[in-house]
Amino acid sequence: MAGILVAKIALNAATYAIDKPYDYTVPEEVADTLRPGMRVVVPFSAGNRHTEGIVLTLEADRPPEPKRKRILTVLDEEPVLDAKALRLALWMRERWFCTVYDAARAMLPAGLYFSLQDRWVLKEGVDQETALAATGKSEQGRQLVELLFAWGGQADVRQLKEAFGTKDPNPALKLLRDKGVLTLETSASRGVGDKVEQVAALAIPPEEAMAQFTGRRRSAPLQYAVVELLCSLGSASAKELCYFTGASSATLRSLAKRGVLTLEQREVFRRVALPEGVEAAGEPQLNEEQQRAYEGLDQLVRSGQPSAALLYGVTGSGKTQVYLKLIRRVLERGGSALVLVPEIALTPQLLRLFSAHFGDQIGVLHSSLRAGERYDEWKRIRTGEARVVIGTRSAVFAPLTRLQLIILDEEQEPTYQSENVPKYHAREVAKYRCVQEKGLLLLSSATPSVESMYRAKQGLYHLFTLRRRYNERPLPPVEIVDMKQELRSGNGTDLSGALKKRLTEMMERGEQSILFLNRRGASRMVSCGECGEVPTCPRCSVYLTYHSANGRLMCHYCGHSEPLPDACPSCGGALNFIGTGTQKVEEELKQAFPQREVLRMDTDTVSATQTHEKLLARFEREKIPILIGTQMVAKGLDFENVTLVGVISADLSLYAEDYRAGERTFSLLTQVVGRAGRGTKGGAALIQTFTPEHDVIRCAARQDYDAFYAQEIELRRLRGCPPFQDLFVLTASARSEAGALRACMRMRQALESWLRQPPLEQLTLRILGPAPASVVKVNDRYRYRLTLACSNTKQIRALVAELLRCAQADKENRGVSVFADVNPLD
DNA sequence: AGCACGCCGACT
DNA sequence: GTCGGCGTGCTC
Repeated sequence: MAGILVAKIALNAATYAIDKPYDYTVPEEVADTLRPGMRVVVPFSAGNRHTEGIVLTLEADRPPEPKRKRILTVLDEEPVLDAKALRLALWMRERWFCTVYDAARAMLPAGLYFSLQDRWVLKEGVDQETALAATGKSEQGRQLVELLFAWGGQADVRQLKEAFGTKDPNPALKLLRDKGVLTLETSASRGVGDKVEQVAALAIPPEEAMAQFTGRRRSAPLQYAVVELLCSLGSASAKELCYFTGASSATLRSLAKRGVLTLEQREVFRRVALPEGVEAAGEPQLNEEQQRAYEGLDQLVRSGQPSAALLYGVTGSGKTQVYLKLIRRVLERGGSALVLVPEIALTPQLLRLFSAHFGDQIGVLHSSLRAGERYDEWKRIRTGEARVVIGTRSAVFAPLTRLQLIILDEEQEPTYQSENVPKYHAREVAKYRCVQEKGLLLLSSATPSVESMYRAKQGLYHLFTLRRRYNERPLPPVEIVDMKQELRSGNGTDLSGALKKRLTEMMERGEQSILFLNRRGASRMVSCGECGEVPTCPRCSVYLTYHSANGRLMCHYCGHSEPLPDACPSCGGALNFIGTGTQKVEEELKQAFPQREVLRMDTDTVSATQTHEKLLARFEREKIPILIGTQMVAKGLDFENVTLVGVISADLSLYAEDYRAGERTFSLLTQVVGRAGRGTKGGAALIQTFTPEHDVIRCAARQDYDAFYAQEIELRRLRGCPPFQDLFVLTASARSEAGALRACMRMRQALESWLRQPPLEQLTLRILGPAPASVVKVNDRYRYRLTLACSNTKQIRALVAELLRCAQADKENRGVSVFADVNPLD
């Protein structure tokens, strides 16, 4: 007899402060089938609310503990995470201050997710009178019974809470459960992934709908706006409808209730269709330099020892050829390989190339796959059918077996760092996996992150360099234009005289140009010409930005939107746009070159209908003279006819309060300048800046990474930034500003007192703050933070973890939540 | 976080 | 007496 088993389980309901493996009794019926890595439903906390968990280990119940709670349901037929993956989840908790369950969730495809729904159900054969009798005199009990009978004998927990408003339905529910009138049931339905969209379609003929609503234009303006828009479109995504009309989902629901429209879930994204009929490619041909790199790297893979290398290759040096050959060898030896890219949408050529070399053996994983397809790809990978995985950040968790090689292409890209909990960095996860699997981690870039280059120079990573451009084409001449000078000579626009002159020449020759605006989001603010007031978000401490697509002012933090007012709300003055956006530059270009067409590519013009691929195809086909865009135009574009590349404002990203600002700017400018003159016609680049003497800009203009690195690494050393020290940012958020600030101050005090005595008095640690977060208020919560700069060791991580637990337990911190980030992006 | 328990004042 | 407010402490 095996005896009773006890499972140690990581729970979804546990917050960071109380996260640990919880023990549950394994029911005998499932003792044979349950294994670590399976998900289960268990009762948790005093209310025994049902929560999901993942089994970490199973062991004999010694000594027996009869009153322990039992597992309610087993959700999986086989483990979704293997032993290595579970260890990775535990490591992630330690490294990024998340719960084990948070980590596990990040590792699994969203399509695999269950959404648990708790429902209270009347027991069979109970009639209303007996139920009422069981409630005694309780008013809530009566209300509850009436509701349940009205709703057909069952109600889900959220429905009940809503119906009860401020009152608590729980006591009455517990009473009725104990009297045997009700039971709590949990249904686990496959969660629809977040890439599902609600689509609204008109349910009645447009004429009829308009007839119904014309009279209601005044009384129900939002409903009217929705109906009007739907009449012209027929159907549209709910999100878009709300975006364009300012309606909320409640408006749509009430229209659905009236029978005017139907709402249904539809998956919006398609799988990246692998190019069909691609000819199978043969062994890649390498030049001498590539061959040397390949041989060195292949030897590292074959060593069967964990290793890491940096492949530093200038743009156009053919890093991809090296990847392909390495992966071929890995496959021949029966291993598997993982290739991470910053953004899948920007790499169609790479996908084509990989499918030419590896055909059906490739698997693609990224966030815009449909939930089902993502799940299918995940299964194909797990079964070993797909042995080469190409994907974005989260693909770093791909369940490959016999993993011998992980490649991070453009390893310096910030997209490798997750913005949501857990805020892991794919590079670090990849490093961990390579150690686990005894494989090679290959970081690759034309402009490596300062951290990675430093480690390479320290000898922690093997360094391979590709300096030759494959066609040996010289770098384009780069001109730096001083915009201060322009301003002094009376030109207040974003287009310098030099740029206009170049554009004119270029167009006369029938060639094309790409203009790059170094600014995230390309947003515009509005200010009053009279009183200078700028509209702000009512819930967050940020200015609202104007979106031309829907004519509304929107908050980028909480999504609040309002129509653009006709005049300044406080003084009635005229409103003007401020700041530089792609739209403004587009208008200026149209003014300067009235007969020429300008194509704009930014988040506004790239939408569901206009993918950036389509836009780019149009740019190439129709030879539109000027393409203006943000980040998107910086990557991997290769057009024969583009002979001029211009950077409108090189310095905008330099002023970010982030130690990575220099690196980001350098990398972006280098990529953009590298775009010029890819074809046989040669070309030129032009950089407009207000700080022409800035070293980062001068280095980028010369494409001189080595000089940039030498400069930047000293700066980092001086400032105590990565790679020398990591920044642990503790953020306190609360409804009251004083509360958030106080929590930070108390953390600082606690920390200082710990640092005065053993064993921590030797620790070198700088404490910065408390300081307000870059956006102090988000969604009506104030955020303050404390930054610790220190080398990233187990000891300091344990200290941060302890600090978080203390802050959460601190009675003074009522209503305050505290979390920690490592080297956060903002 | 979320939930129950327990203590206190207000109202039938 | 009961209902509902909020402070306190725990979650296998």
